[in-house]
Amino acid sequence: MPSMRDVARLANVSHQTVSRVINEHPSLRPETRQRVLDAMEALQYRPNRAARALVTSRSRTIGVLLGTRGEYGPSSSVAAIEEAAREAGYLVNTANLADGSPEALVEAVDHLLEQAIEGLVVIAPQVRVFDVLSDLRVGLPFVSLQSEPGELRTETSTHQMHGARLATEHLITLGHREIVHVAGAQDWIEADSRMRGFLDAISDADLRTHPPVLGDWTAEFGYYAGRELARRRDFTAVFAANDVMAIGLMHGFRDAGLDVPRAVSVVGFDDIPLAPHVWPPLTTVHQDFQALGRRAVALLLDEMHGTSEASEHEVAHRLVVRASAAPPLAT
Amino acid sequence: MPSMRDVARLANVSHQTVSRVINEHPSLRPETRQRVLDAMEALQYRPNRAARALVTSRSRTIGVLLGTRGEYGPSSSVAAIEEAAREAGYLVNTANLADGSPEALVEAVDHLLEQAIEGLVVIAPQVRVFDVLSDLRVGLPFVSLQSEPGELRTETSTHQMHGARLATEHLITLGHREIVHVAGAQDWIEADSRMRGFLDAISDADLRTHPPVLGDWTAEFGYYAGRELARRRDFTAVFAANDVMAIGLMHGFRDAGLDVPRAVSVVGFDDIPLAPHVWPPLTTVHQDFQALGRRAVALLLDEMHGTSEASEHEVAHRLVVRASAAPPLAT
DNA sequence: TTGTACGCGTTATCAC
DNA sequence: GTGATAACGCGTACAA
Repeated sequence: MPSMRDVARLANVSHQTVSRVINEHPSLRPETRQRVLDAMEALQYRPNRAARALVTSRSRTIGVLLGTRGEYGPSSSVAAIEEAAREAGYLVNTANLADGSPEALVEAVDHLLEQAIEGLVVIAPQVRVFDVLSDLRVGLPFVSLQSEPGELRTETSTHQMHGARLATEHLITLGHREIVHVAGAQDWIEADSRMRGFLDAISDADLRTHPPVLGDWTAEFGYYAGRELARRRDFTAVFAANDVMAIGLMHGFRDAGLDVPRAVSVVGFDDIPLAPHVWPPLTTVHQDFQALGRRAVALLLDEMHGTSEASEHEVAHRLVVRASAAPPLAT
Repeated sequence: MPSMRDVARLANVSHQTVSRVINEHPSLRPETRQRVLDAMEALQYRPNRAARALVTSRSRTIGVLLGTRGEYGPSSSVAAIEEAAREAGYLVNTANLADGSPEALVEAVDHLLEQAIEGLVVIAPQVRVFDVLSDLRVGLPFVSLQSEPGELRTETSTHQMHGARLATEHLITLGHREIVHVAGAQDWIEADSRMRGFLDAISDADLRTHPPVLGDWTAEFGYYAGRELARRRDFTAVFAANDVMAIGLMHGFRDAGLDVPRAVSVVGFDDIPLAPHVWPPLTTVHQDFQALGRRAVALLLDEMHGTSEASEHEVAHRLVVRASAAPPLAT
């Protein structure tokens, strides 16, 4: 591995000049600059991150805490986060929670802290992470993937609530008056926001409030919830907090002899790539996960650099109407 | 940020002794060891990765190159890779390809190389990555997620072929004689292996070989392939290289008026969590993505440390029979 | 068993 | 505009 000194020698300058070239120092004769560039090219020189991190005491690394494995939304966002971070000169380190235990959470956060991350994006149970971070007494800038500029972390995202409203109001507009919500995993800010959005829409429409079913984001849960709900039949529509649960739900209904959307309407959330392809095609709320990821990075960078300009980061939710929700049967 | 010297001062030892404690040096009086440990605890000391990397000139980082966004398999594997790497004292840096372009590939590899990765796990178009790596003249140990111990990277994985055989033979056993394969994206080792496994099974059974449809892993492609194939109707079953395409395919058939599995049988590959929940439930080949990820790390570590013990890394594929494949209609 | 000196590759500071 | 020198925090070699 060639170092700065090797480049310097080849270019007949001091290693300091090489450093200046790398860091785009203004006062540099173009000629020497070019000579250094050539030498770097010739030697296939790559700056040593470790040395730089050591001397600047900045890791230029941001951490991402993942709470679910293999799901479409989070992993798409992570890809976008990586891209955005890379553009901003940052490296991304992700840590996946091994399971739902508090120990796993501590371990994951610890792992990230060991990388000397300068900021954290949380895509995981929000409140617990917050607790762990304050327990560890680390004053680390951090954002949730779903947080909005200006919102405190303890608040629930207005955007998410809006999306949930869209879904719920769609069902109401179709004529449904008995609507159940199957919520996401507890302690997730998204789950909470969507539930609130749902409840607000219900109460605004003066409808009866069915107690939400507290889920866990998985298709399995959706399936069992569907079978369970099918026994009650005191509702005509369900709003599930994500598409995966919605699909499980439809399966459960089907197994219980309930036809979707004739007997029950279902609306999901996320608009995963499979949503249009399942049967019946899933009506859902589209989220732009890439945009969410990019925005999370922008927000975090703002927070890290103190420049809370709260640049206009709009990520719109959009209702996507497909076949899984229809007007209730006239009774 | 406290350093070794701070810990040393508090424990009344030299910073060297602290280093020894951290690296679990054998010759250390338990008493001093404990004193140091206490001091570390008291100061909330964390070793500085950068400094360590600098002096040892080892980054203890492995790279992961991702070629698809948000898919279940890859992202589950990455989680497992991270876990396994962490256990082995390694950090994982992932790089997602921005798009399918060669530039994106070069950029991603470059990004990883900048992190001074010591090894690479490839979950992306295999051949092209290999080309880029040799162009860059980096003698970097690397494995593909799907590679088997002992297999060269240019070979196609026998395990994958086996899985594809399982799927194809299942269809043959059901009585199908005209079977089409919808392959994965070109240049992916998995796509190649599955196609070969399919072709082998077909030729072993002395069936007519339909030219495979070259796909791209996406549900969208599956859908259009389904509509297109529906016009031909010179087959009674399809083996899709992954579940997502299989689900798109079923949608396409449905739209074209072809009932699955009555008119056409479909078998997928992966056993994604939604596979049992779609309609009809998808017959598929189960892959243990977590195990694949763990094995990739084990293999890579072997290669990096030269200890090619090729420890027994078995990851079995398993056919999961569900409703999407049935015997062909008697004609 | 423990301590001292040195260097890893870079940036910051101050000369020239 | 460019160069010398001193850190940064840690591990290795050697000395005690």
